[in-house]
Amino acid sequence: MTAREPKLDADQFASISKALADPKRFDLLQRLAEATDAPTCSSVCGWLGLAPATVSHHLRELETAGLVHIERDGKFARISLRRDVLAAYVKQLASL
Amino acid sequence: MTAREPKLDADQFASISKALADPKRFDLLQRLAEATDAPTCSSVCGWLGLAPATVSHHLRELETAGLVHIERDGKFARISLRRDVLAAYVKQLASL
DNA sequence: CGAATTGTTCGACGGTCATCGAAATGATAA
DNA sequence: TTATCATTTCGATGACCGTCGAACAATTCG
Repeated sequence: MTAREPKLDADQFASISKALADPKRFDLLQRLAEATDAPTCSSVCGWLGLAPATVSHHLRELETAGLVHIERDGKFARISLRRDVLAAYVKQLASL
Repeated sequence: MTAREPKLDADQFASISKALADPKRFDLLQRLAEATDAPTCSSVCGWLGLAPATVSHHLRELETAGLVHIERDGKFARISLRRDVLAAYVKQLASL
């Protein structure tokens, strides 16, 4: 069985669409999907070639949309993809 | 069997994401998906409460992304949803 | 403690975008 | 042809967004 997917209201659906629309953010999601261990903000800076401030901004956008989960662990912030939310988005888009 | 879906390169994928990110455009796509006959630009103006110029702009964006097909028939422009492209997008998104 | 590392917050700047009115194009009807 | 209707193009405007540097906060290490 797959995990139960959360229901997306119109607002969350829209914010996910917007979050996916930026190439850098989507690139980040792709890498997150392939990553084995939860990366940190610094790793992301290296991946995307962006300043820490910009990465922080993108991460907030993605977390607000519900697409990533950010867990604070001491100095670090461990970022992980929320596959259930992504799956719910895909499902809703496919039902058009 | 379902129709074969076109392959999406990175650019087209990005432009589709951007096209989906605007609420008015997504609203239009939803209505297109439910419509039985191919609507015209004027119908869309009524649906979305937007000026003709704005609708024309959105339609161009959607057509460039490949999400809709616009067929000119005399005075009118008949708009239809390209379900194959949407399906290809969904498929690619689901493969993350 | 003080120093170094990680990440966030705060303005600011430049670019993109959604929106419209007005003018132009195109096609039908009178 | 003239008038009318559907749509597009153009230019402008106001809002939003991605980006960064600098300053700040929080944590770890010496």
